[in-house]
Amino acid sequence: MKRKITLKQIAKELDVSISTVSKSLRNSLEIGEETRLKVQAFAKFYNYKPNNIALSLKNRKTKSIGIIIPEIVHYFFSTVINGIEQVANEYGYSVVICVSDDSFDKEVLNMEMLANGSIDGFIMSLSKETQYKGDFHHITEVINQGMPVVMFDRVTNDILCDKVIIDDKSAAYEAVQSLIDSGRKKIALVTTVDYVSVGKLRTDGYEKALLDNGLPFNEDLIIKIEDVDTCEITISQLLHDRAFDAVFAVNELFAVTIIKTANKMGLKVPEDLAVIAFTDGIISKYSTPTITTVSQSGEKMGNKAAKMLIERIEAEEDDDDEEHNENYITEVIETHLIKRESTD
Amino acid sequence: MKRKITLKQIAKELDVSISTVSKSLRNSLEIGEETRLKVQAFAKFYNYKPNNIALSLKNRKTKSIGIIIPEIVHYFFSTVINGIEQVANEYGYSVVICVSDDSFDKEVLNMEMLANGSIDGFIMSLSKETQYKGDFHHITEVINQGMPVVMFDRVTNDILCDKVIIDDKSAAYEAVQSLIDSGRKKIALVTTVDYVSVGKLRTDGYEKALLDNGLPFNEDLIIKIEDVDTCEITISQLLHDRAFDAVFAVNELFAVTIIKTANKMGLKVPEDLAVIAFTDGIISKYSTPTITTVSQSGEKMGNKAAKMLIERIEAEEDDDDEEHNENYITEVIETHLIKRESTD
DNA sequence: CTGAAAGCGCTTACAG
DNA sequence: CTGAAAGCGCTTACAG
Repeated sequence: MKRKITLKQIAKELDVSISTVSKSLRNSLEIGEETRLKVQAFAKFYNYKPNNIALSLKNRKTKSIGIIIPEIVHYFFSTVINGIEQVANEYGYSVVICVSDDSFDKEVLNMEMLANGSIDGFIMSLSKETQYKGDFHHITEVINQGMPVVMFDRVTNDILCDKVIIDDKSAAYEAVQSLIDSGRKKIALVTTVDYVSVGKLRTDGYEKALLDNGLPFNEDLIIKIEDVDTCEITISQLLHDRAFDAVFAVNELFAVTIIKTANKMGLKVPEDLAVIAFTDGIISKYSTPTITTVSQSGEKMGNKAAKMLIERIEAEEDDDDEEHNENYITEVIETHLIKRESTD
Repeated sequence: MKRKITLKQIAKELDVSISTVSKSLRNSLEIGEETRLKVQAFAKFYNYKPNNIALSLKNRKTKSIGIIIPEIVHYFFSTVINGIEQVANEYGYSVVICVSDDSFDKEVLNMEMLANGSIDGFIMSLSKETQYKGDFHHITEVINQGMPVVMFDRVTNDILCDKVIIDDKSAAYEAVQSLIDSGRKKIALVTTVDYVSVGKLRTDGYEKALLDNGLPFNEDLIIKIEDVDTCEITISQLLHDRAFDAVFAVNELFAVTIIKTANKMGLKVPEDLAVIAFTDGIISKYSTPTITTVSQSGEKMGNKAAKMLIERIEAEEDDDDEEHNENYITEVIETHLIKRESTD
């Protein structure tokens, strides 16, 4: 077992200075051709590769980006990571991932850990708890230190930075409108608790669509779910009362649970109950019936976020300590409705 | 925007030496109490945190571990990452993730990128192409440099290192046995191409179960799928001929596709066709009918792999340049059958 | 009790 | 054309 070779060792072997070796390997014309080629051959033979850590320290940049997400075992988020990886790789960056587990403390801890020089910038989506508390000091701090941050999906207006989102409100509007267009009158909304930013926005879109179409907005038809496992009872009760003939679910897990519950009760989807879910994931595609969804391309969001972040990082190299230019932008990714079997 | 404060700046402000600051912050008793407290207070006030990169360079260890996996948008793999994250965090390590996209070249590139000092060790699962080519030089190289590697799931006997696997063969055996026990006689195997190590092992288990039970082993009942999207035809043909009454599918995607195809043809699952899938994922749980699966706890695999790796890393600190102790171990994670609606 | 020096592995402005 | 020196931010053995 031989450790990786260093400049120092090469220099010693070849009886030249470290500077000469370094310059030769970077193909500096300062060095005579003979020496240059000799050094290069030697380095190649011993498979020399510069030490990233040393480079990072010297250059004060690490060529890696930190991702903080609530959960990794979640189709949407892993899709986003994929999108980030793609462009990161393209630009020669690697990707450090930390999971907040929807916990505020973990989010803070992870950010602090990475902010101490390990990465050049963050891409993040807020944990539920962080959104609930409304405490974003850890993010402000990082930004104040001059480290660029791009937020996606679960973002907040309280932080000024680049963002990548979808238009949750209008996407929800569109979904509900399509239910109305197909003749549904009593449309339920199955959603999460309010403090999750995207949940709130989707609720707004739902409400607006109803009102714009002259349909009553009935609080009783809004089901806020904290825990997926216990929602079956609520749902079956409402279904039993024939309280609604269509459902707009704010994620596909809710949607599939509703469909299964309905089936158990002998209701047919979409005949008796039409279902649309937010976020086109793996479940919707393989459920029976397959589920009509609002696509939300995590990959595209990831691509975009990574591009924005890397541009920021590399722009800062120039105007270094100058005034931070704060023309932050919020990129809105297109969504569209993917019609499947759960609607007619 | 003020950059993070450094020891140097603190030293200057307080008019002491850098050494004194460093020692004070590490609470060295070498330093007089008065100075120590003064420095600590100052550092706390300015929220000093040591620069990780500098520490890494100094200590020649980064406290981060590299993960190389074929795909991230894949329930099983994200589950493993989750498991790794958990124990990594516990031990103060962070996690750098690279996706090989099942490409040999990307796998090599990613490993080289991380091996140049960025991480202390690897946890990896081989890409399909790597398994196909049987070229593992990049892994040998990394190991020869003294960097510990733990492989999981898609492993190879050609590399000596720690491994975490499940007993694919006996798990497959058990699954097929349970189909036989419930009276099935013509059991098809739907699997991937042979060079994927786990696919091969599962096939072996399938064959053994048949033979042990005196059932004919019929090549025609083995369907090797390269591309999920085009397998429907093959499957429907075989179903049409009533060639089999049960299926053991080597992953849940195959299983759900088979069920959907059967349903379309008017066949009932499990009455006309019993289905068991390998790998308990999200689809099996939400498919209709729900699918009986062989559980394969990715989280546990991740936990174990991370523990093994970190132990290796921290053990090496002691016997540093000494002889590499090569008592590598292969950990076998328990699996069990989760009975659901697709079998009777 | 405090600090100067060497060093982790590299780069680059500056001398010679 | 080559090399010594300074520096990135830290730690620690060694002097004083």
